[in-house]
Amino acid sequence: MNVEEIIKTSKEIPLEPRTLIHMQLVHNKINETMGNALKPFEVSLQQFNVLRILRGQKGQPANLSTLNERMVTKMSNTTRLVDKLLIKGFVDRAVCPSNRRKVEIVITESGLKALEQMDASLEKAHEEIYQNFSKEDLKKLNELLDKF
Amino acid sequence: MNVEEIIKTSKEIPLEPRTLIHMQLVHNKINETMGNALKPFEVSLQQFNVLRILRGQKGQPANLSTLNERMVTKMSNTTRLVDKLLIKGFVDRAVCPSNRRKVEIVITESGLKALEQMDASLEKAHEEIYQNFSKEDLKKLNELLDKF
DNA sequence: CACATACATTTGTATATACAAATATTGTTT
DNA sequence: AAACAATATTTGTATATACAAATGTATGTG
Repeated sequence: MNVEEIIKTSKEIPLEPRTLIHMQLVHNKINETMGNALKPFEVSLQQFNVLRILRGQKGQPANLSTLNERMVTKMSNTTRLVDKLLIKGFVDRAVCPSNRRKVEIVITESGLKALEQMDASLEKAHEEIYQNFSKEDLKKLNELLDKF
Repeated sequence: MNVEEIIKTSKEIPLEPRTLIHMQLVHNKINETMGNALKPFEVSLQQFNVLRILRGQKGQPANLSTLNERMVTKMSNTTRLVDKLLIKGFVDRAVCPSNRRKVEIVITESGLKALEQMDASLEKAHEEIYQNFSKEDLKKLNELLDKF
């Protein structure tokens, strides 16, 4: 990826702003690749993330605040996000009997099956995204990202 | 930044998906910091980006497709983005006399002045964002990002 | 037990963005 | 010149997201 080429500029950009632009460009690219991988299933990255969290619960229901807490990108509106998964039949929602303020959200069988297919599709996306990376590169990148 | 802590998970995540999550988390953080730096001026990051491009034109007008080409995050709707800068008085817009399909957009004096202040604010944001980074770290990070 | 407070979610509303279709202008072909 | 295609922008519309207010439920205090 060549930053200057992508944003069609000839002049040299100082390292600090250049890194931010670079991060943004990479983010755009990753988002597009992942979005495309999920397109066949008609779920957004956020929805996919919620499904993954629910699978991690191993049958235990999660409520909205737990979901929000564990989401990679925190949302102000997890209710409507779950609504969409409900419509697709990927999750079930019920009022928590012990505390009726809460809702219990679980992933359905259909959701688990769809998620498996998504995983396969995402695996391919990974290959595409990381084609130029060695294991060492990835480790080093993670170390550097930790500094943020 | 500790990925596992932020998304409140105890289990180990494989390096490939972990890096993507890491990138997303860093992106969120950068966005928030930059957004806050720009908040006093009531411009979005995208709008700021357009102002910067226009300043780079050194008085020469830019049309919408040029702007879109040079934007870090390509938008489907640059018209409405420019609308908002117009309302704030940061840019002027006129029909191109030589080709009336095009519009000529230039940054105003007021826009340039505001942009200077934004630069100062962004400079502080950089300090905040990069506090744990050495020059070497930044160079290495840019090298790794190039692999995407 | 009435009251205030805290909690968890939902709803309303404004703004942002994506995508496609519409409009206007220019260039090209016959 | 009329017809058609290409270009540049604008508009309509659907969807996404952010933020604040509203709703319903639970808990603690006098």
